[in-house]
Amino acid sequence: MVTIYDIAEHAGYSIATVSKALNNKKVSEKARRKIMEAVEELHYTPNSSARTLATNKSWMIGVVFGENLGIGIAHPFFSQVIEGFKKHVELYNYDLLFVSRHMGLQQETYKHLLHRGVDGIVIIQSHGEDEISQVDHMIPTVYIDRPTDEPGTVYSDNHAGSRLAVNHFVENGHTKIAHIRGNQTTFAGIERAKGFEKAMKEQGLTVRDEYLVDGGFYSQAGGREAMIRLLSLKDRPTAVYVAGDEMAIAAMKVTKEWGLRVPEDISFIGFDDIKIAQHVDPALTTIRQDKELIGQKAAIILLDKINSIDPTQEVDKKMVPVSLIKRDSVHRLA
Amino acid sequence: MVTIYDIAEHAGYSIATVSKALNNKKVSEKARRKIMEAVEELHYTPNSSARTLATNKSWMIGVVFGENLGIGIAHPFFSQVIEGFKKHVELYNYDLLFVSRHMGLQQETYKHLLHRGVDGIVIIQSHGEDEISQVDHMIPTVYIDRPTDEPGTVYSDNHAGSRLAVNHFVENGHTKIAHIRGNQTTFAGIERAKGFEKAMKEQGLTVRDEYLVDGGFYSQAGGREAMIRLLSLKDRPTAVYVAGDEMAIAAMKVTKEWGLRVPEDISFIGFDDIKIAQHVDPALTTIRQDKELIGQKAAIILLDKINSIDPTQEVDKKMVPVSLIKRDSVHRLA
DNA sequence: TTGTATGCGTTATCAT
DNA sequence: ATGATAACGCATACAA
Repeated sequence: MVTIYDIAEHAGYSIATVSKALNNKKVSEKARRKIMEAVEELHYTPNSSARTLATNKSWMIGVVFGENLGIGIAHPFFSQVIEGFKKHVELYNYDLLFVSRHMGLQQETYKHLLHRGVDGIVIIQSHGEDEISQVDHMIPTVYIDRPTDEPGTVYSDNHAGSRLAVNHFVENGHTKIAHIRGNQTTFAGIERAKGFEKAMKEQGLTVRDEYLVDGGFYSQAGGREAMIRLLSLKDRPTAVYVAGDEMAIAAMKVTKEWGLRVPEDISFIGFDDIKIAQHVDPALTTIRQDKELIGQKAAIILLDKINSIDPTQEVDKKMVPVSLIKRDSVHRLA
Repeated sequence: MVTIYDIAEHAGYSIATVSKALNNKKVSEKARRKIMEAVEELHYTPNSSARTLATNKSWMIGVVFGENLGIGIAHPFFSQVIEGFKKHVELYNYDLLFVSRHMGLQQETYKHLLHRGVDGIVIIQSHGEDEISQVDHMIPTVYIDRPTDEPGTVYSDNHAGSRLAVNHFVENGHTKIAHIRGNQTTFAGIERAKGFEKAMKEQGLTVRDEYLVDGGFYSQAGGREAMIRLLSLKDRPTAVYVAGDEMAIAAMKVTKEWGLRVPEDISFIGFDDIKIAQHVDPALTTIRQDKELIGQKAAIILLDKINSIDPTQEVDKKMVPVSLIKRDSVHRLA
């Protein structure tokens, strides 16, 4: 391996001068030129471990996935958020380190991140349990979709999303509206359910107990289960607001299997706007999360933290807006 | 930061003994116990940069994405392959480093990986141009979907896939079979097209020039374009084998837009079996790539290379089998 | 078994 | 402007 010693010798300067030249500090033009020549000739590449050791700065950001589907990076929502995150931090020359899960033990994961010396951590997880405890955080951290008031968390405006959904149903003449909730230990699940009940109240509608069913962790299996419970009711709803697209798609599917028409008999609105949503039949009307923006916002907040820029000024921007994507899964009642 | 010096002092041993204990080398039981106690008490975490510097081993594997869609990690095929890869290397305590693209300049990317001191590299890219030149590879590398005979590349059995598709069409009475090719600078695109022509020949069928159209880089836009060319023909094919699911989905869509029925008027078979495939209408019959296995196989090969295990014994296993997933997009001709 | 000393490649302090 | 040297945290050859 070629080091700064080789460069120093080859260029006729000391390693101190070489280091300075390499880091754009003050050196003579002549020195800079000769050193750069040597760098080219010897194909010198700096060693990041040595640099990290000396500067205590790794230029790496640790990524922690916590999802219950077991699909990790391939998660339809998370992957897009992370891509948005990555695109932004790349601009500042950070690389992303995806660490192994350590058997799901978050505390171990954090230790590992500490071991790696990452400059920051982004945590994106659907479930609320077994989290890294706040106290231990010596490393700047940003969360996606997690309940906390401190700056350092980014999430969609779930309440607005629920209101958008309910209002859209109401505008189309629906009153018998059900909600398939996300698991009620997850932040998103809780907030969307809360928002649903609030929006219903605003519309002067009552939400019946049997119209509130739990779909679990946003999987198709969970959505199917939940929908079956709804379909088994004597008095079925005419509209179902589902806390996640995957669940919504499964719900539509089982509804059709039961011989009912979608959306004529039962209308659906999902949440997320994952890519599949536009391809199912009927195309799913849904609340779109701006995944790119969520990722980018998280990146901005984290970078601010890393650079000790007070992020409180950004605190009100941590919630990113959602939008209603109208497609074909909502029927207008006569 | 707490170092082995602190542990040494606290436990009453030298740093050498501490280091040995930490690395499970021979030390007395008593020493090990006292040292581990100190580790617990002081919350010691080893510094990976220092270790990497001393051992010249980073326990990181660099990941290089090269895709033309601009969606990076969110790529429906790549993300699943990488997840399979990750699951396997995790078992051996490797972390994954996603490096920034450096403006698409692969040579720069490689330098960056060198700078990072990764133990190995996995390259997964759809296009053939602007690759890292083989010569420079001091770092063990494995490719996904790339043409080379040397051990160190993994890809699906594209020829078999094409044969599966053609035969399935033929079994259902089709003879006027077209092929929407992937870009002909990509390995997958080339191989699937070759396989198609070969399979057609085997079936005693001729492939007409106008039934061979290019869909570009596997995007929906490209698939749509290509299909329009097919639809514009006086004598349309009754079956279309499409080199990628995304393209196939767009092709089906535009076919329906033209007022034709799928699959009654035109049948389709795709390639990949991405998640969306089962949700489109009609559900897409396709050639499934075993993404998980591709990732795992790549991981095994790379790990072998890293550990200097001669991978030639594995060379015949570098091609992973594909399978025909029958769904609803192929019509049986009377 | 345990300890001493040195090296890994870089940055940074302090002289010159 | 440039250079000698210590420091970063750890592993290891060699001594003891």
